[in-house]
Amino acid sequence: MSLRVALLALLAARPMTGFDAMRQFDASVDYLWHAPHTQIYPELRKLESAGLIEGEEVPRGEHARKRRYSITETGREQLRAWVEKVEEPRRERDPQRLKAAYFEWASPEAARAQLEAHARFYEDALASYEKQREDILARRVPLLLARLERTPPGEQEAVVEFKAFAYSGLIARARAEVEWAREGLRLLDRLHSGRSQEEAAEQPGA
Amino acid sequence: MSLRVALLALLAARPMTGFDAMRQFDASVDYLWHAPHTQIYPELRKLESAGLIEGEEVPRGEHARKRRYSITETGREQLRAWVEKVEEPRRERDPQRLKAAYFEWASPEAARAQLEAHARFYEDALASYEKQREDILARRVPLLLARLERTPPGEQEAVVEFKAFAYSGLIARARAEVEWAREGLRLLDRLHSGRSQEEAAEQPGA
DNA sequence: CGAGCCATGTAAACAGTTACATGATTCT
DNA sequence: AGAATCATGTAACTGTTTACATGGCTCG
Repeated sequence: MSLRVALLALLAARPMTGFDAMRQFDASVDYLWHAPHTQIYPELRKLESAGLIEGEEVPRGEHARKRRYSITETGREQLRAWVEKVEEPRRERDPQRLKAAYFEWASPEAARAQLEAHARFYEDALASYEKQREDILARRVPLLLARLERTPPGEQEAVVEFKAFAYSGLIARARAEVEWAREGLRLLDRLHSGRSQEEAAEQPGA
Repeated sequence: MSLRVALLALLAARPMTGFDAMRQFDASVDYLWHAPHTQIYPELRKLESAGLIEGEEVPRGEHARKRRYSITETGREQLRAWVEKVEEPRRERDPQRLKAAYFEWASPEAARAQLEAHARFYEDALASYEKQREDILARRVPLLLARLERTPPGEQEAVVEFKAFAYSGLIARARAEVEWAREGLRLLDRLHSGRSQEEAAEQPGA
């Protein structure tokens, strides 16, 4: 369901091909949603046959074509309807926390490596999010500019602020993740040094 | 893949039926993973035919039976292998942030209601997580006690600490979510009062 | 002319949700 | 006797991942 609206939202900013949408999802830019091309192309065809978007063949070089899609008025209505509808957040599955809860089955090295990977991943993500948020606020993001061109001046600030707000959420989350991983590394140090002390106590003088 | 290990991890604490596993997932207790019974029962049968768990028919009243599963040594090895293997965190899909990024398509009331639902949800979750974490540290959780009975004394502290650590992560996340929703509500106030001021400026004296 | 990018596809498998269904047991 | 709980299932559908595949365009 959300892939549908993620695509509609992209196309509300500007017309684009499936490939463009894929890059928006893939590239450093769009952390709100992502999908592989094998999911995007069929979904765009479905959206077109449902009348939410319109496709147009565009020539590319001599022999090739590509299909550029634009959102229709029906599509915009659907997008509005989706945003307007309040959805209860749902319990999520959390593989990271699940694994951490069972670290006693792992070697200390594996647990450490896992937490280091966790910290690294979210440190990188954090840097991207912060950069993206600044670029949004400075109106330096091409897709955002395209969107603003289709927005009455009085509403432009809100458009920018909402996007920045979404990234604030990602940033807060990433910070919490990094903190959590570091807390875990300290815990491993503590448990490990505790073990060493016990072993030392059993063999005093060794 | 993770449902598999979530079930193995539960059965490593104590033997149980599919129904018991369902309650662990459903009840206020287990926020690390969840699944409906329609997913649990077939998965248990698969795990059994793969030799990772063993089922045993247990009578229930006069005419009924239930099937209680226990983890096998092979199952424990698989569990160890899963925990031991370092997995890169993956980009997640984030429907809440996605919607927030497009709040300009919503009425202020809908945006507000969405954020209030968000705050409420994570406030409740936060309270559950904090309670659960305390119960874990106080060794007041039945499933944890069952697990500790099967654990050598020297490793019991680590078992408890890792579980509490997992809940720390959930707590940090929930706090960040509540903060984010409140930041959003302040933003709506700000944008809305800004709009009202503009309107007032256009019709001075009205 | 070859490498890297642009552009789009099929198909199988896996994971998760939702609707429908059944029947015994226990408690009031 | 009826309600709540225990216990387990099938089936259709939706969403996501992964593997396999093809071919033109652009630049050096």
